[in-house]
Amino acid sequence: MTETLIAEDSYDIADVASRTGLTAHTLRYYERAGLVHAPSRDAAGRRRYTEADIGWLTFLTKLRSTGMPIRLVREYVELCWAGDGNEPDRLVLLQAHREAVLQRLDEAKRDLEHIDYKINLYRKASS
Amino acid sequence: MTETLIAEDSYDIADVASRTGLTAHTLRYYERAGLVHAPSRDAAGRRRYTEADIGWLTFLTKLRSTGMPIRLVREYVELCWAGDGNEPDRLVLLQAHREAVLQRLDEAKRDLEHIDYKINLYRKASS
DNA sequence: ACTTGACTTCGAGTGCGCTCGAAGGGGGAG
DNA sequence: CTCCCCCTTCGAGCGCACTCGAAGTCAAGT
Repeated sequence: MTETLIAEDSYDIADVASRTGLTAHTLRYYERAGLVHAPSRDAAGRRRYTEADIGWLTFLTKLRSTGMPIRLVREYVELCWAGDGNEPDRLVLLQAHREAVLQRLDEAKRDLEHIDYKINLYRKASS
Repeated sequence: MTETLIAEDSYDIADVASRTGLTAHTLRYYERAGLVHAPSRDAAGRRRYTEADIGWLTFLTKLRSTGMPIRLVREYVELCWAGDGNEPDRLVLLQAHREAVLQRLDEAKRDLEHIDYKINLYRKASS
C-alpha cells in the first residue's frame, strides 16, 4: 500500500516546465534569482508548485518576453511580497515598462518599414 | 601652408559615431566582425567613411534594432559583397527576418495586453 | 618644443540570461 | 533487490554584443 500523499493541485518541476515553456533548469534559476517564491517541497525534498505559482510564472514570462530585465522583475516581485500598501509603486513600475515596450514596438515598426522598402526593391528587381 | 587633402564627402570615425548613434568602439567592432566594409584611410592611417558607408551603417542599425543577430547581418552583407546574381537569397533572408519581427511584435502586443490588464487592476484598486 | 587630443591596434573584461554537468539521493516498476 | 529515471545542489561555462583599457602614433595649436 503505497499512498502518495500529494496535494491535489500541486505540480512537479517537469509539469511546470512543460506548462510554462521554461526548462527545469530555468525554473531553479528564477528561484535563485528571486523571481519566484520558493515552492513547498514533498517528503523527498522535491519542489511542488501550486496553481498560483504557475499563474505567477505565466505573468513573469510575459514581463520577460516583453523585455523587462530580471532586475526589474525582481523589484516588482519584492514589492508584491512586501504586502499591501505599495500598489502605487507597482503601478508605476508596470506603467514605466508599458511605455518602454510601446516605444520599442514603435521603433521596430518604423525600422521594419525601411527593411520592407529594401525587400520591395529586390522584388521589383527580380520581376 | 597646410593643405589637408581630404575627400569632400568623407567623415572620420567621430563624425560617423555621432551621425549613427554608435560609438567609435562599436564601429571598429562591426568592422572586425565583418559587418561593414573596411573604410579607406587617410595619410595617417585613420578611417575615412563615405556617405555610402554611413548609408549602410544606417540600414544595419535597423536590422540590429529589429533584433537581427550579428551572424545573420554578416550573412546578408556577404551576399551583397558577393556581387550580382544572389538577390533572391538576400530577399529570402530579409523576408525571413521580416516574418520573425512581425511574430515578435505580435507576441509582444498580446503579452502587453495582460500587463495592461494588471495595470488596470491596480488603477481600480487605488480609485 | 611641448601639449593636447583624437586616432590606431590588440586583447581582455563586462553584463545579461541562461545552460549545463557532475555528483548524489530517492522511489516506483519488475 | 535492482534498475532506471527524475529529482536535488552547486558552481562553472557559454553566447551574444558590446565595452573598455593600455600603449603607441600623429597632427595641429600656442
